[in-house]
Amino acid sequence: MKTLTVLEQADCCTSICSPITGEAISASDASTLAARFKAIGDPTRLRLLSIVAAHEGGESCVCDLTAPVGLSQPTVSHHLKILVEAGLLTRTKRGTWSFYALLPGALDSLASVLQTPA
Amino acid sequence: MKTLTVLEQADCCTSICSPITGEAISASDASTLAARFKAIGDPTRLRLLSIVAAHEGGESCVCDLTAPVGLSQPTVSHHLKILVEAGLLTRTKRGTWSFYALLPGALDSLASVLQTPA
DNA sequence: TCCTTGCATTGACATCCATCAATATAGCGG
DNA sequence: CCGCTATATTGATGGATGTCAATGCAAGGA
Repeated sequence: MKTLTVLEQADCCTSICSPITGEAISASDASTLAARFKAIGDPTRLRLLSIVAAHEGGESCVCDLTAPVGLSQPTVSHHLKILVEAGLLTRTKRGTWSFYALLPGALDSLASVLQTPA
Repeated sequence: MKTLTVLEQADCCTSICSPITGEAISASDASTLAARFKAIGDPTRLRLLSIVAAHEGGESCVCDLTAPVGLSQPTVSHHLKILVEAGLLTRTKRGTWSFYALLPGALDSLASVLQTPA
């Protein structure tokens, strides 16, 4: 039996979309959702996400991100990896550079979970 | 100089509302937001939030919450305290019971931060 | 006044996490 | 082939976190 990763769940559109306030969610849904909220539950990762999204062309390489957040390159790479594994960022290698960009719809999917039905 | 708590920021409507994808957010805004996402970045707390919201009357006491999440009463009280301090739940004491309810608008405020402008 | 009930707090413990220095890897230019 | 650059990985470490047992505390009933 194959175990789906968070990323695969994200782009096969089987992610949870209905608001958590409508009906009590299951334990497994809670784990899936909590993992994503945990990824953005860190100031550095939230800033990285914001900087990448606001950057020209919607993508940034690691060397553009270390200075704004004021952390070492390994630490920034570590946070970016977490965001990719959470299904929020994509990584594209071009030459020696790694470009990170928002995974379209990922944040909106999380937003819809938090919105109250009415 | 008075330091605002997360709860006060929440109901005085000075909380961050503009999407993080529009412009790169500041370090302090990132800390404020990350603290709230961190609060819902735990499966148990996400379930508690959902159960409280879905419960009849929109509120629940601790004794109604321990069984559904399958954890000890001190642990549940601990998580509820974190959710209150994050400005997501309110606590009302009536007799020996403590009733927890969603703080209106709190989750929607977080949702608006994640939504892409267009 | 005593006992019971519901909840909060404390203390302890195992685990997880953010961070950095050091090192490894991979691509490119000379 | 040799360095240089950009990034990823490893190992270590201090601090944060989730959990429970034990205890404290307040309200209500006998």
